[in-house]
This record gives sequence, structure tokens and C-alpha cells, in this order.
Amino acid sequence: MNDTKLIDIASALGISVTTVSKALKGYTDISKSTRAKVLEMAETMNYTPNSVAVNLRTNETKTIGVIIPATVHHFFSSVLNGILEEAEKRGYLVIILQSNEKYELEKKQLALLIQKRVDGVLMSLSNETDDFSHINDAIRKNTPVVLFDKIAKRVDCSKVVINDAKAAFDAVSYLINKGYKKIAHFRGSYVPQNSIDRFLGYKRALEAHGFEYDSKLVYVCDNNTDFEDGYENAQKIMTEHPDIDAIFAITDLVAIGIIKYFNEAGIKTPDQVAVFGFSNWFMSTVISPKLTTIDQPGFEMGHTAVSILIDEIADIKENRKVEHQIIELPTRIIERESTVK
Amino acid sequence: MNDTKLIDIASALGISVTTVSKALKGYTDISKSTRAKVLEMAETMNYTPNSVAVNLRTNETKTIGVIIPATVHHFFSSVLNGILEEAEKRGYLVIILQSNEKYELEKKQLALLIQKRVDGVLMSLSNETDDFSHINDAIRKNTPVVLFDKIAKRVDCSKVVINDAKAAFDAVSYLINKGYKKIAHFRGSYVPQNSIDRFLGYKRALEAHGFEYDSKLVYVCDNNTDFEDGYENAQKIMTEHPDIDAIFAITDLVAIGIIKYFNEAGIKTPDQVAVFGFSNWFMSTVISPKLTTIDQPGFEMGHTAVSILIDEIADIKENRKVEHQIIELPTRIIERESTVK
DNA sequence: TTAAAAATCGAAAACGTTTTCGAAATCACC
DNA sequence: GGTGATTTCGAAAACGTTTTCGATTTTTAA
Repeated sequence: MNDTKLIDIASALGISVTTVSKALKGYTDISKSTRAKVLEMAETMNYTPNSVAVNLRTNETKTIGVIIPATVHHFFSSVLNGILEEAEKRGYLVIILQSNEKYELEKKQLALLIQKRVDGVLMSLSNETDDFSHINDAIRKNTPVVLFDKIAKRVDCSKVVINDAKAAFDAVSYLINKGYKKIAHFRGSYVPQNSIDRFLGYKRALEAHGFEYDSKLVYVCDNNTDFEDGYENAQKIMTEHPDIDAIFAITDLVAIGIIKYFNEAGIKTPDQVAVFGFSNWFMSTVISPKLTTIDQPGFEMGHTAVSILIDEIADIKENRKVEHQIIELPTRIIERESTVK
Repeated sequence: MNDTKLIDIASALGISVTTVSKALKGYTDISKSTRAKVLEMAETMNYTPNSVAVNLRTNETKTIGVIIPATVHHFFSSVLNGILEEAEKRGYLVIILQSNEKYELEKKQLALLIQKRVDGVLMSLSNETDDFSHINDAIRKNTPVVLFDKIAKRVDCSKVVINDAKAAFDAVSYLINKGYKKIAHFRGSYVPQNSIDRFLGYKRALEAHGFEYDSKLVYVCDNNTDFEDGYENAQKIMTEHPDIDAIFAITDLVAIGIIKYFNEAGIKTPDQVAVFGFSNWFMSTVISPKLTTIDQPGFEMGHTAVSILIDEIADIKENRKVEHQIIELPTRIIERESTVK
């Protein structure tokens, strides 16, 4: 019922709270005999320290906060797994918050976390976020922040990302090298950085290989909860530009929508039109034909983000200067059926 | 840099900490004028209370813990979303832990959470768990626990579940009513309750409709991370029992594996063999033919679990007697292509 | 035997709040 | 102007630890 505290052990043994505390923490100025007695009594009384009291005294909570923009799905699931695993390994607990792509909520949640005295926070920015003062505030208050995936270049902190532009460049170059001639792009909406970067990678790859960029071959898919967007735009592009032979989609989800339409419309993939996705979500092996895509290492991203954060927490605690790192995780092409004839 | 505390406001205003605290919390024994001064000063000094100190004093953390057995994927993603949304609405933070289906880890994590003084915990049990003393311990220490999805009947606490046996019964009855005559079952491993219950539902449905149960038509799929298990067992059953005309799979994942094999082997679904899944994961609409399945309301499960937990927390705080509830969320059949000829 | 050194312990302050309870000041009323 | 009621404030204890620093005891060395 009532948990036992230091003072319970102390009075049971007729010694002071100080001695009990020191004995439990292995201080050397306690004799082996009383130390043994304390340990035994703590064991039988089933003592566990009250973390809240410890936190107050030591001014650290061994807890990190995580703010993700979107519903826990697909890519963020992997990141979350990486975060949880590494945090567990390092002895940290993790508090999760979702900003639902809202700047105001993100700001409020960050304030909540630092009020909660988390030792650090991991964030992936909402699509709306273009003011970063809340993040700078947190850092100024000595709560380190590391950004992952959806970052802002202008804020001075550690980041772990993939190179979206390069990954997209590679994808489109791959298609070109495979002999595809008229390659469309189904892009995301205009604000998020990775949407922009993937689009730029597409454009640059075309230009680098002497293809001319045609803005009419770029379609916008801004719904990222189901594949209807890809489906409908696939239908549209095949009436407007029936002679395309490949589509680079911003997301596996969009790519799935495309393939579903093609399958229903009797358009052969990849023979008539190849499809290239992005992220390597689980379902990309479920669809038929299996989807060629870019592997986005979510698990590693979570892992290294936590790792960097905890290192920075230690640096701050020890009054060392913290060196911000920008880690760019490698992506790679996963070649499957949707692009090989 | 250094956050401001009550005493900073107090000394800036030349009043006591007590008065500041009371003013901020709206006590009525503070004059409107000093209250206004305090509020303004708190605003300009950018005061936010130190939650750790508050927690220590008030003995509550406004935080709940969640322990899930498996990697955050598929079904648990939905549950997690429900949990996060409802917790946010009720003003609670949530700490997430994964037991990786290990009893020892689950036990350790639960201890960690109550040491952290979370106000309550939500758990879904690991497959290994068959001793529930850790849960009873938590409850005895006045930390309410509510179990969801993977529960234990023998522990006395609130639970939110679906009726796996009934859902399976409904699924198989549906197949029978559709005219399928020889229905196999791809079950899960032998320990988890829902694996057992779904199997029982299958068996009872057969018997209830005058079909005879044949244990040779039951195959075990105990790998729940990919669909290879379903794929391989589909291959196996079609050589051992080529005359089956339907399979009820314990999971959408298994069902996907079956369909993938059928697609590759030229076995028509549903014309030759119908396939019925379980859970209504996103990918069940990605596969072709689209999968008929049981909708398992993960989001609602998370929602109501949090709701019940927070109510119990309040009950305990107010010294009311807590009444444990067993909530059984409704499931329903989602009819798609894989079972309609 | 004695002085110095080492070993062992505990009082007390501190972390930042909240809340009880009593004191002081102000008010209302006759 | 005196009494009682009301308003307004603050001292202090409490939440459960950790850690400093000094006090006491024991051991060692001469």
C-alpha cells in the first residue's frame, strides 16, 4: 500500500536517513556491516527510490520528450522503434507527443515538455512551422533539442536527416539509366522541406542527364493518409500525357495509388509505365508488382537521434561545450518489380 | 538560461513566496491588486512552474505509462494514436515502453513506471506473461492498471478488449453462409489468449453450423513480423488439402501471405479459395484482391482505455471506491473482394 | 601512552512547490 | 471609538531525496 521510504529503513535500523541513503548509493564512508544491514532491510522492505524526489534534488529526470508531427504510422513507427530501443538501452524514458502538423500545438507541447523538466527533446517539425523561436528558447534554457527528418536548416542544433534531394536525384537517374524517357513526378505539397527537396532532386536529375524539365509532368499529391491521391492523379495523367513511361512518386503511398489504378485500367507496370516510390514502407512488398523504392532508414534515424541527444545532455551536465552535429543517413535504392521490365 | 521560480517573482515584488503561489493559483485570500501584480510579473519574467517540484508536493505526475508487447506497428499504431489523443485531451502525458514480448522486461518496466510515480498504467501483456503478481503489486500500491487487447482474465482490474472468439465465430459463420464448405484456419501460436480465442471461435462456428471440425485443417503461423508464414503454409495446405475452398487467417498479415502465394500459383481468390483476415490493417486494401477482414477498433481501444484509467486515477485520489470495468468493443466484418465471388 | 590519521556517522540545507494556520490589517456596525 | 467580522498576507512544514561538512569514534604510528 504505502511504499517505503528512506526514513522507514532508517528507523527500522535505528540509524539516520543520511546513512541509509549513502549505503544504498555505495558511498565509501559507510562501514560494510551497516551497508549490508541497509541493503538487506531495503530488500525486505521492498524499497524503491521515489524518482520525483530524486529528480527534484538532482535536477535531472532521465526522460526525453519526442514530438512528431503526424499520426504514428508507417515511417514514424520505425523512427519510434529506434527511439524506444536506444532510449531503453541508455536508461532513459520517453514521453511521446503528436503535434498533428499544427505549429501552435507543437509550441505548446514543447513548452510542456520543458516544464516537465525532460532532459532533452527530439522533434520532427510540423508542416506549418516556420518560426523557430520556441526551439531556440528551449535550447537557451539548456534543454537540448535534436531535430530529425523534418528539420529547419536555420535553427542551430543537431539534426539527423536523409538527403532527400540526393535520394530523389538517384531515383530519377536510375530511371533514366534504365532507359525511361518521359518521367513524370507526383510531388507533395509546397511547404514541407522534403517535398521541395525531392522535387528538386527530380528536376536536377533530368537536367543533369540532358532531359528537359516539363512542369506539366509534375502533379501534386498532398493527401498523405490514403492512396486516393495517387490513384486519381494517375488517371488524370494518363489522359493528359498518355505517352509517359515512368513516374517518380514522392511516397510509397502515392505510388501504391498509381499502381492500383494501373492494375485496374489494364496499364502494364512497368512495361508501359514504371513506378518508383519513396520510403520503403512495408506495403511496398504487398502490392503487385512489388514497388521499387528508396529505403529511408527510420529505425537508424531514431537510434542516432537519441544517441546524439543523450550525449548532448551529458555535455551540458558536465559543462562541456556541446558540438552540434548534422548527421545525414544514407539511403539506397531498393529495386523491385515496378521498374524492371 | 535560468528559469524563474516563485522566489524570483516574490523578491522582485517584495512579497512572500506564499502569496505569489496563491495568487497564481487563484486563491481567494489574495487581493485583486497584488494578484494582478503577480500575474503580470510572472508573465514578464516568463515563469512556468517546475513540474517536478509540483509533483513531489502534490504526489501526482499527470503522466501515465503504457507498456505494449510488440514493435509499434499496424494495430498498436492505432491504439497508440487513440491513447495519445485522449491523454492530450485530458491533460496527461504518456510514457511509452515496449516489452518485446518478454515477461522479465515487462515486469522491470512496470516497476520502473511506478518508481517514476506515473499516475496509472496501460498494458497489453506479452505472450510470455503468465504470472500476474507484478500487476497486482502495482494495483496494491495504488497505481491503477488497465489492460487492453492482450489481457489476463485472472487479474482484477479494468480491461478493454474485443471478443476475439465471437469475431472469429462471426467470420467463419459468414463464410459458411456464403456457401463455403471446407474452411481451413491459419491460427497463431498456442499461448496468447487471442490466438486461442480466435481458434475457438472458428471451431465453434463450424460445430454450430453442423460442420465437423478437422484439426488437420488448422495450420500454425507464429511469426507475426512478415507474411512468409502465411505464404508457406498456403503452399503446404494446397498440396495436402487441395480441396479447401476458404481460409480464415488469424491476422491480415497471414492472409496477405496466403493471397500472395495464391496470386503467384495461379490459384484464384476467391473463386477457388476465399481468404478472410483479421484486424483491418491498412494493407488489406492494398493487396489485390482486397481482403475481407474483421475491423478491430484500435483507436477506440486506446481512447477508452485512457478514459477508464484516468477515471480510476480520479477515484483513487478522491478516495472513492474504484469499480473495475470490462469493456468489450464491437467488431464488424469488412466485406471486400477476397470472399465474394 | 599519545598524537595523528582514518573510518564512520548524522545534522542540516537544499531542490521548488503547496497548504495550513495564525497574525495583522482593514472593514462594518452600533 | 470599540467590537467583531472580514480581508489580506506570510511563516513554516511538508513532499523524499542527496550531499556537504563537521563531529565522533576507531585505528595507526611513534
